[in-house]
Amino acid sequence: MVRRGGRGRGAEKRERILRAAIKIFSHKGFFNSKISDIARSAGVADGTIYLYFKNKDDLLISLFEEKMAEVVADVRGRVAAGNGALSRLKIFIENHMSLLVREAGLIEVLQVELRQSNKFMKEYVPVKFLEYLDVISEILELGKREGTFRRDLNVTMARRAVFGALDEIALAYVLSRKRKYDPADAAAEIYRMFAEGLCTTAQNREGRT
Amino acid sequence: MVRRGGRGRGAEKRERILRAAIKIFSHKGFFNSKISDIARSAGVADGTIYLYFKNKDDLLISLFEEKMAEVVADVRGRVAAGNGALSRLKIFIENHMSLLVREAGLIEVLQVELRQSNKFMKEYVPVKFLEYLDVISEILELGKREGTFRRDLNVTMARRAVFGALDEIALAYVLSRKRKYDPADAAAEIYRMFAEGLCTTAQNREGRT
DNA sequence: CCCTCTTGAATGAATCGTCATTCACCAAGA
DNA sequence: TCTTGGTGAATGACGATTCATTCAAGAGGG
Repeated sequence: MVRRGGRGRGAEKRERILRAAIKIFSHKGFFNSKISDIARSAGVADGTIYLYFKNKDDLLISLFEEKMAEVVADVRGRVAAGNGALSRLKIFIENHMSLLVREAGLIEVLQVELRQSNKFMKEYVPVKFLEYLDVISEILELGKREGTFRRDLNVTMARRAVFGALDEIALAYVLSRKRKYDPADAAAEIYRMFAEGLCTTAQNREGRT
Repeated sequence: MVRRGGRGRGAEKRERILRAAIKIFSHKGFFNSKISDIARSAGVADGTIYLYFKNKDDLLISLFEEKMAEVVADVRGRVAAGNGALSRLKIFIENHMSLLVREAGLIEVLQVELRQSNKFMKEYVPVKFLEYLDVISEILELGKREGTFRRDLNVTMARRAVFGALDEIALAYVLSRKRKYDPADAAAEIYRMFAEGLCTTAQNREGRT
């Protein structure tokens, strides 16, 4: 007997479906994707998907939560290796941009569908996504304690700003077929922008308005 | 005779439809919105919408382009009043956040639907949105010429970062029913983040890795 | 060791709603 | 009367979800 929840063959099939969903959703978008597309790509029957997921929405949300959980666990490990807030921030940014290559499909789905789901599925709280933001918060808090970051830095705001900048640049990368720049270079640029700001050294002390 | 293109009564009806579309799309999202919802809200028949727009996609895209054109023209005027890049950047940021109040519906539609359309309607190039980004570019270029901003600042990257930060913070504002913060305060915070960076003064000269 | 029998996963064709879009028809102004 | 914008019911497609049926594999009795 095959159990669907555990580690058995059922789990492997579930995983196949999730991977297929990422592929199809990232190519055509959630609303333009047919369950039958996903089923075909996963090599299962349409009905089989409903043995593992309640419905199409549930498939999308499971995908978000389960894949983001992996990403969060992974980045937490990497970030912990950095010493000091600046080093950790750098690692976080580099990791996010490298996800563009390692997990292109997942990132694409998140970029376009997460906002939709977040806004229109009233019951859905993107737990794992918020945890991802928490990783940024922790870095910023550390920096404040260390004295690296301004004491009056608004962390709730700043973490959104950091994520937003990363996300928008990642989006531009994904959308431009020509791949104008290298994600690693982009990461370095973004890091500098936040660490140093936009201004020259001279301006930094007088630029306040 | 009523001409649909020009300034006549036709234009007024078209405008009503666009406004209704913003309202409905922002509430329920593009794919969950029915043409009949929009028609009812605009006080016209379903078929009338097809006299003014080719189809549902065209309605969304017209909405993007026409409303963004207004926003771009408006912000260009405001920004021009600032003297110096920092002042202009501040104005741009403040204006964007104030749109959250003035044009809430439009901003919400842009936030969730623009990415979709941009990615999945292959023919669609978001001309007016790119112009909005250009306004940021111009400010950044000015700053470089002035010597306010770093000469090695990558403008293509930085403009995305600025927009991304604004957009993400605006999104958080829209999604949080409780309205935790004031858009004007948020604007000030974002401005500082870009002008000064995250670091304290002391760290600013050694924070490079 | 072989032959039922039972169980439940997997299948995929049929169902049932849901809209976007169309178009035959109406009314009001010229 | 003729023109044209406007109407909204009817159409046609599409696609998520269901469910009657199939099938494989273990259980157990002889």
